[in-house]
Amino acid sequence: MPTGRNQYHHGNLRAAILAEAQTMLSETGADGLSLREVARRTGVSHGAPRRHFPDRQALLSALVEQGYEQLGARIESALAGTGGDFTGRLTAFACAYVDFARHNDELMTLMLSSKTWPDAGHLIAANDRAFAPAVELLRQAAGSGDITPADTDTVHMAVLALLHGLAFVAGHGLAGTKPTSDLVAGAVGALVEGIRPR
Amino acid sequence: MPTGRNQYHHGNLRAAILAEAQTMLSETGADGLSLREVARRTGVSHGAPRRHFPDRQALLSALVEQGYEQLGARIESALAGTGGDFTGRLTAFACAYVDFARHNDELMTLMLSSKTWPDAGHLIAANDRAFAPAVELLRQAAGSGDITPADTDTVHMAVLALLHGLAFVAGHGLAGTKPTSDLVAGAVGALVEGIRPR
DNA sequence: TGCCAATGTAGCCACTGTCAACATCGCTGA
DNA sequence: TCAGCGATGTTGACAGTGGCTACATTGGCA
Repeated sequence: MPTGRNQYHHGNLRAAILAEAQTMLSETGADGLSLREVARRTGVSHGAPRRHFPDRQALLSALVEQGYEQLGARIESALAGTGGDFTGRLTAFACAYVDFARHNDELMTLMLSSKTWPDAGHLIAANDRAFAPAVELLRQAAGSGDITPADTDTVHMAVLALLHGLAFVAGHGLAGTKPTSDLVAGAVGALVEGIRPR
Repeated sequence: MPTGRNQYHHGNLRAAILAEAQTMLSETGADGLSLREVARRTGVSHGAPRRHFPDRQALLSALVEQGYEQLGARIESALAGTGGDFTGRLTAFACAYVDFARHNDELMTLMLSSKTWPDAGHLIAANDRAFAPAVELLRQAAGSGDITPADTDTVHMAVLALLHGLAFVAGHGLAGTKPTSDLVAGAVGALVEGIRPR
């Protein structure tokens, strides 16, 4: 167990690199994320990260996976703390998602762009895990008649597309200073009730 | 006017570089887009692009601006060729947008990520120009009672968020092989009519 | 026609990702 | 207890890249 500094073996270099990389990501974006700079900031030689991340892509993938875990935890706890009707639960989920995007815009951008990477399978699975509670929420709503069950796939697609769009808008500061809850409540309301006057 | 090859002055190097860069972008994505490789493919020395694009960022910005012009043209012609009711026009616009994203995924990704760039002002203006016809469509609909005028900003946000989300999903191949028109019609229908049974 | 600004070339530097050879450490089994 | 071995970190090298400066070539204009 390492207690002092300046020792040959770091102790938990993988975690340290990942943490430093996430900080750098939020500061400079993925483009400015250099393996050598991460190593320097971690106080380790430029070749050290290679033992834990064979190449730059592996580090980015690890960041994305970590991001999905963090997002999944937020979604789960948001839904766990909310009982009640479908709209309320959908709004709670949406708030968690949009809020995460708003506070982790560069990480979110990386997570989204990862869907076309070579090892995407692994990461898409992480995505699915994170969104599982939300998918379950929609499934239940379709079963209980809270949403029109006509074409469940279409409704799922519309809900997720709307939330992704909101998260994007919010993450890029295009929603002004409007609180997340207002932003989400308005958009979710529009989708649930429709934008055509009843 | 250049007629032969191997001449010192290219004639229209800026346009040639831009075209080659857009091709490379669609092949390898923005990360793999190297100034020197673009120069090689264009048959010119590695320093030549500098006269037209001071740095790599300038080339990417030019690509994004070109992209917004292409997208704007598609949207405009889609709306020009469609008369009739609001839902039909909204669907036509959405189809043009989603279809563009589907066929230019890497370019679209670049266009979206550009909103946080240093010279974003310029590019956001290009974005606004491209989407002006759609914004006008929504404004008219609010005026004529086709959509609930309660909170126009909220409705605009919801519509654009939904479409952006759809475009993203479609651009990343997450919508399977479903035709764009079906995808869009379903989602637009869900938003216009609401997902709660009436 | 001679000159000049625009355009393209060539070479340099710092930085990066990747690799291979080597150093150091901690753990394990005899 | 301790030799040795696998895991972990270091060092040096290489090619590719973006950006810069000095120089070459060209076409158009006074």
